Amino acid sequence: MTRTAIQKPDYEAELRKAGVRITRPRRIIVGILTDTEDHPDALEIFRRAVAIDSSISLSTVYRTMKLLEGLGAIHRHAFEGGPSRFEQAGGDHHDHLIDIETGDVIEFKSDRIEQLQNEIARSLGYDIVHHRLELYGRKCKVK
Amino acid sequence: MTRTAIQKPDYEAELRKAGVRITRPRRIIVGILTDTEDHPDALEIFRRAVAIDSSISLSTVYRTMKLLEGLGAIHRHAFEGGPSRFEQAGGDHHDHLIDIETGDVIEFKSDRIEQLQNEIARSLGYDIVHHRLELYGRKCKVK
DNA sequence: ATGCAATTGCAAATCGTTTGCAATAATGGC
DNA sequence: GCCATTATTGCAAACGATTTGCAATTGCAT
Repeated sequence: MTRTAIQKPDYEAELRKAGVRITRPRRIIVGILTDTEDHPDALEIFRRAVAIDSSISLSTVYRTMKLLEGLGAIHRHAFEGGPSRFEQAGGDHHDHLIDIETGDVIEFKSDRIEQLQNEIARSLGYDIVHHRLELYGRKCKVK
Repeated sequence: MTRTAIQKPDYEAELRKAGVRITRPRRIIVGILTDTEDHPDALEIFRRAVAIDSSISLSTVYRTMKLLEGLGAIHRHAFEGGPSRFEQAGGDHHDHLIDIETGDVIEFKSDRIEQLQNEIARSLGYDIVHHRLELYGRKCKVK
């Protein structure tokens, strides 16, 4: 278990702070995000939302994700192949290991790697704005 | 300069070995790849190809890239936002630093990071099949 | 040269995502 | 609480990157 999620973000407060309206679709969507442990894509969020209110549209899911992303309330990950998958922001920074068999995402963190990345960028004359480190692998037999 | 390109791959030989036909479009496309130092996308390769033979189609560029990728002759990179960009395989493994201002790609390599990645994956019970490490940054003023 | 299968160009289809628009609903002022 | 105004919605159509079906063309072994 590398779960980092501890404090559930108060999305409604963030929305209010951003000066946007708290609508029924938004309430439902952030409700789903709040108690999500995995990294669902827009379609999956849409499915869960429709189960609550069948009138919600996929467009609204996309729009809401973009809004929340803009507020920094969620992170978007474009793992290989598939559609974007989302994760609540707020936990501390981490990278991802993707199980290529199941699509499962495992979070991990390595200060050492971060540090090396910074050294490398600096030696090339760059400041890192952000980075992407994804390991794609499969469960190994031998423990 | 972190250019690793030394030995130009003989794409035609690779195609022949793969038992596929050496057609005029393919000859032109691999010709372009052969003397390419950057990481062009399909459209850019198409443009360069059309300059040589205006009858070449974008579909053929895509088909050829997929073919070469399947042969392991080129690598495909899906950097943030944009379309896939290609690079000849054959040089030794490296990761990428993308200049978010210009789109320029700088190659780098860190055995230390690779090693740490393996340790992390292993500790999580996984074997790494492949990975993706991309640094997105901008040139820094202070040297 | 000849024939057949591989390959092409084109247009239409696909996938994930975004957008224009008219209809609807959330909020601030009363 | 009611209204007006304005943001937000659902829908369908547009989107960009890439893939595909198909009939026409081409490479290549004979």
